[in-house]
Amino acid sequence: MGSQEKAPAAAEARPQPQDSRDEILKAAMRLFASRGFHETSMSEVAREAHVSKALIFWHFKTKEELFLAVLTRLLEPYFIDFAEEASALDERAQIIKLVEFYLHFVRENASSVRFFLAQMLHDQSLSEGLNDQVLKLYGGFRAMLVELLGRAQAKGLCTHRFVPDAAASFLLSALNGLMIEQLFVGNSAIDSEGAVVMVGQWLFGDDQASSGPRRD
Amino acid sequence: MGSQEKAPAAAEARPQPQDSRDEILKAAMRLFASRGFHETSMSEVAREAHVSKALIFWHFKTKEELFLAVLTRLLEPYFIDFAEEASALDERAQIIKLVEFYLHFVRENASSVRFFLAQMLHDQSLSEGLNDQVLKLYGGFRAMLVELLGRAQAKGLCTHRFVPDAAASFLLSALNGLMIEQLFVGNSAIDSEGAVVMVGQWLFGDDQASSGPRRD
DNA sequence: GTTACCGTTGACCGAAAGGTTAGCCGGGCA
DNA sequence: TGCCCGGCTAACCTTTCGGTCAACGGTAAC
Repeated sequence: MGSQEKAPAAAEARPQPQDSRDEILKAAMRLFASRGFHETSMSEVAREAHVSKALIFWHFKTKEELFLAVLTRLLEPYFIDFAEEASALDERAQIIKLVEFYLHFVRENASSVRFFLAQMLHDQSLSEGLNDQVLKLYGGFRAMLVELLGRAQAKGLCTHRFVPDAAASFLLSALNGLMIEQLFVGNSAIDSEGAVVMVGQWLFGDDQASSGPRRD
Repeated sequence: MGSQEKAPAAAEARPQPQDSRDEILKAAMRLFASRGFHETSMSEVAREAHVSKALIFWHFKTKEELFLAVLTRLLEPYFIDFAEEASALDERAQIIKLVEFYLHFVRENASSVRFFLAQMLHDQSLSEGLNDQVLKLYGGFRAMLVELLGRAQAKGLCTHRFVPDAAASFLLSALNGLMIEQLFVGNSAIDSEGAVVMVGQWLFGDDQASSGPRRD
């Protein structure tokens, strides 16, 4: 490379201790997420991070510890609060927005979603903490849905009489199904828009084959 | 139990060549399905099958070959033809039955479904053939659903106007979502029955919160 | 009895895994 | 100046991995 490391140390020349740790974490994120835990060796992580293998064991006691650190790091973008974004809308719009939000998020974070799903399905022994955290997120999302559905039904916005709890579960399941379809076959016959239409039909009795803010 | 193995060799005493091969396959099925490919060593398979490691390599050239054999073996129960079971019913009943069938099958074969899902999510390089086969099964199921929905709509059984293709995708996604919910948290707030009710509401406009097997 | 083959095995191999250790280097501080 | 200590590394250790190999016992054909 052109840039010489022996250039006079100005401000950013001296490597911070944090620096190498972060580099390792980032490399491990890439490798673990794309290949998985058991298929990724510490030597690979070291090579990818341009660091000696021993340094990894200096920062993290074991391979598991590194993996756990990667998990929590990858999970960070999942903690967003939705409430503030949609408090002004009515129940129906909020539900629709929640659905759109879910599908959008999954699409944006497809690779890490895939990783988490595979990890939780595969060896739950390694990722018990992950399981708990994901279930907590999931529960929060679900609770919002239950409350929204309850209010919407109380206001008479829904066409059918149902138990909000069951309806929320079913809706959530549908979303999860769309998610895994998205993970396997990119864009299938049904896209986010179509899904929203279907939900509208089911919950509110919309009968347009194409409803919503159509711009064309 | 009472039966002695040292009984005089009559007919089944001498071990067939097929015998050991099968024992290996069954052991490998258990181990691969519960621990995964990379986390299962050939020595473990050998121990579990009460056989020397070398014998495994005599039956199967490589570990991958054994794995592939396990995959196709595990996939066998998935090839069932549904058509004959439900040809006499009308579209609505057939759709409901299809849904029930899907959910029942997933419940019965939860462990292998979990395994296949994890495998396909994890390293698709190892299981390209699996991917193709599963997608083929999935496509067949989907085609049946599309046709049924089309006919049901043509007969005016459905409350909403929709594209059969999109509706089938959505329904299938909902089923898949129920499947993964089942895989993660056993029995959730929504069971197969509840799901069937929801599908009835959505497609046919049933308005009972708890509709049993209603025939009228 | 000899031969030939099939199923089977223990011993072995090089490679790679996770992890350890002794020690290098350079800046802060007495 | 000299010592210490945090960041960092090359080399090494042990274990286990997928895979090979020479050889053994038993049965069937000759």
